[in-house]
Amino acid sequence: MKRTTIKDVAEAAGVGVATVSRVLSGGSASPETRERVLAVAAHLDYRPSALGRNLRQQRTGGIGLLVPDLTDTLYGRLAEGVLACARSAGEPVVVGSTGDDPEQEAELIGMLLEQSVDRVIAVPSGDAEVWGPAMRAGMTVVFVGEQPEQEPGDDDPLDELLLLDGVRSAPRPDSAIPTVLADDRSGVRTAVQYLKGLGHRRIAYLGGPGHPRRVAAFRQALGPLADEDLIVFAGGSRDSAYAAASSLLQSHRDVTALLAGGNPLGEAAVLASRELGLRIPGDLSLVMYDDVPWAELCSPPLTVIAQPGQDLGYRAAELVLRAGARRPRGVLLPTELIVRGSCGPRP
Amino acid sequence: MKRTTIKDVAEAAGVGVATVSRVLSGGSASPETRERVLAVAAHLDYRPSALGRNLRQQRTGGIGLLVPDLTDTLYGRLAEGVLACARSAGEPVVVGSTGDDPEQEAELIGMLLEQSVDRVIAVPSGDAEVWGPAMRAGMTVVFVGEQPEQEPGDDDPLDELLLLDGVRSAPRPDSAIPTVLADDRSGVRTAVQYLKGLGHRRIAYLGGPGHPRRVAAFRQALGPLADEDLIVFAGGSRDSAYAAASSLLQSHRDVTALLAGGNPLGEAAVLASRELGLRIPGDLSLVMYDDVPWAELCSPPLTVIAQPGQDLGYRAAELVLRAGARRPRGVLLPTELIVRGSCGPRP
DNA sequence: CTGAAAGCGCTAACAA
DNA sequence: TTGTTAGCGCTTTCAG
Repeated sequence: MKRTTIKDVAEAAGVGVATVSRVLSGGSASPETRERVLAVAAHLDYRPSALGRNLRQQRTGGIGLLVPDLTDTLYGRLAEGVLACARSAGEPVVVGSTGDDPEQEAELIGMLLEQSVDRVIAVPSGDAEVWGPAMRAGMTVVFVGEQPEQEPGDDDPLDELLLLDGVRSAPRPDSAIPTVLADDRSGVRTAVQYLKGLGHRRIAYLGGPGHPRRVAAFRQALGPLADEDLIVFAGGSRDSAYAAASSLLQSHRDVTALLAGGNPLGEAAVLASRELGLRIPGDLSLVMYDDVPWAELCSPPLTVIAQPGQDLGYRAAELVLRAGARRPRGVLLPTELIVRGSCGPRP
Repeated sequence: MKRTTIKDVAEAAGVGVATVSRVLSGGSASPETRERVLAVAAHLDYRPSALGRNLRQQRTGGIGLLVPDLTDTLYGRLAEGVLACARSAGEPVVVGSTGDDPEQEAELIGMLLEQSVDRVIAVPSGDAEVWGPAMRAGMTVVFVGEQPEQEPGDDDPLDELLLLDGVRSAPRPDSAIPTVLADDRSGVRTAVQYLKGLGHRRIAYLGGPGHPRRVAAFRQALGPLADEDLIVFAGGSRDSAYAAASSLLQSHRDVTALLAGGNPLGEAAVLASRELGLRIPGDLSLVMYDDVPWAELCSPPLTVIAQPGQDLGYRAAELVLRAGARRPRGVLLPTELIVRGSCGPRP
C-alpha cells in the first residue's frame, strides 16, 4: 500500500513537484495550473505527508500536553480546552500523563524533544529542574494550573498583573515561562472568609502534591488563626488522601472546617468524616477545591471553589500557539465560590 | 540553536554515521567502537531525531487515541490505560476528542493520516464509514468500548469468544477490526435481573449516543417486560441528558426503575428525579452505568455497573502495538454490578 | 510562473 | 566490523 506522494501528483498533473507544493501551500501559480493541480490532487486523494514537511522544516508543528492525571476531571476539562484550541489551529496534540512525578515528567519531556515537538503546555509537577533541557532546546513552554516552584519569601509574581478585559495579564520578561493560572489566592481567600464568617476558628487545609499558592493563600487568609498542625498534605494516590484526611480529623477533633485543596482530597474528606461519624455540615464544614458535576449530587451538596478548567487549557493553548509574538507573561483566570450545602455555622 | 545530529556524533567519534546509527539501535559493532560512540553521544547530549527516522521508515511510530470526551471519567481512565501501555513501549500518543461526532472523528482521522500515525485506538462514534480512509491507508486500528455499528439481526459476534485466562478472546478473520469491550451484555443482564428480583416490572433505559449493545442487552434481558416507550435516548450534552430523563420520568409515572446507560445520564437521572420529587430508592430505583469515585458519595450511594476503564485502554494499546502478529479478534473484559443504595423494592 | 535540484536526519543496502 | 551512499516526502532557493 504505497502512499500518494507529491511526485505522483506532479506527474499526473504534468508539472513539477515545486509547483504542486506551491499551489497546496497557497503560493503563486497561474489560475490554470492551480486548477489542474488541485483537481488532480483531489482525484488522487492526495494528503501531504507531515513527515516530509516536518523534516524539511525541522519542527513537528504539533503541541505537547503534560498533565498529572487524566482521571482527575479538572485535567480532563483542561485537556479538552487544549484540544479544542489545537483543533481549530489544525495541530495534533501529544498527551502525556506525569502522575505528578518529576521523573516521569522529565522522561516525557525527553520524548517530546525526540519527536521535535517544540511547543508544550504543562501542569508542572513542581521540579523546575526538569525543564532545563526543554528550554535549552528552544522549546516554547507554557505552564498551566501550577507554577513549578515558589521562591520562599519571594512575593507572588502574578500579583503585579493588571486587570485586562476580565482577565489580568502583563508583559513578561523574556526569561520567565508564561503561565496560565486560576486565581487561587482569591478563591482561597473567599472561602476562608466565608468559613470565618460562619464562626469557624479551627480551619484545616488538606492538600495534595503541588499547589503551593493555595497553601500560601490559606495561611495568609487565616492570619493569626493559622495553625501549621492543621495543614496536612497527602501524596498523589486516593489511599494516601484518605489516610491523610482520616488522620487529620482524628487527631484534631476541634477542627470544625476543612478546605480540601483538590478533588480527590474532597472525596477523601467526605469518606473519612463519614467513617468517623462526623456529620457534614453539622460537625464539619467542608469546602472542596474544584467544581464537578457530581458535587451537587453529593450528600450534602458540596460547597466548592470552581476553576475554569476548560478555559485554562484553551488560554494556554492560545499562548503556546502565539509563539514568537509578544506574549503576556501570564494569565490569571477568576475562580468562584459556589455555595451549596456542606458548610454550616460553627457547632 | 542547532540540534546535535548523528553526523556531529559520527565526526566527533571519528566513525561513519552508519556506525553511530547501528550502535544506537543495538546493531553489531566492536565493543571498543561502541564504547566510544556511546561516550561521545552522551557527552554531546545527542538525541536521535524522530523526524529523520520516521521519514526514513515511513511511519511515525506513535499511536493515535480518539475518545468522545475526556471530561467523562470513563474515558479519562481509558486514556490513562493507553498512556501507561504506550509509555512502557516508549511511544508517543496523539489524542483527539471527537465529541461523539462522526464528522469530527473523520477530521481527526485525516489528521492522523497526515501525520502518518499508523496505529490508532478509538472509541468509534457510530459511523463505520469514516474509517474507510484509515483502513485503505493500512492503518492498524483497534476499537475500544464501542463498536461502530451492529448489523441488525446479526447476532453479537463477540458471543463466540472463548474464555481465556479470565478474559474471552478468539482468532479473528482478517477483515474485522479488533475490539476491546466491556461485557455489557452480562452487566446489563445482571442489573436487570437484580431489579426484577426487587419486584420491578416497569423498567426504563436512558441512553446516550452509541452503546447499541447495552440497549440490545436491555431488551433481551427484559424479555416480555420490555416496552419501547421506556427506552429513550439523549444527545451528547448534559442538557440533553437532563431533558430526556425529565421527560421520561414525567410522561411515565409508572416507571419504578431506571437504568442509566452512562455517567452523565446517571447524573441527569438523579437531578431530574430530585426535581420531580421522586425519591431514590423510595419511588425510583436507579442503576447507573460506570462506577466513579463519587458514586459512593452520592445521596443515596449509587448502585452501578462498573467497567474496567483503565484496563480497556491498556488492553487496546497492547493490541494495537502487537500489530502484524496474530491478534485476537477482540477482548471482552468483565463488568461488575456494585450494589449500593439506590435500588429498593418496588413501591 | 515554473522546474530542477539541494538537502532536512536518519536507516538500510551494499562495499570494502 | 565498518564506511559510503541512496533515498524517504517535502519545501525552498535558484535558474530559466
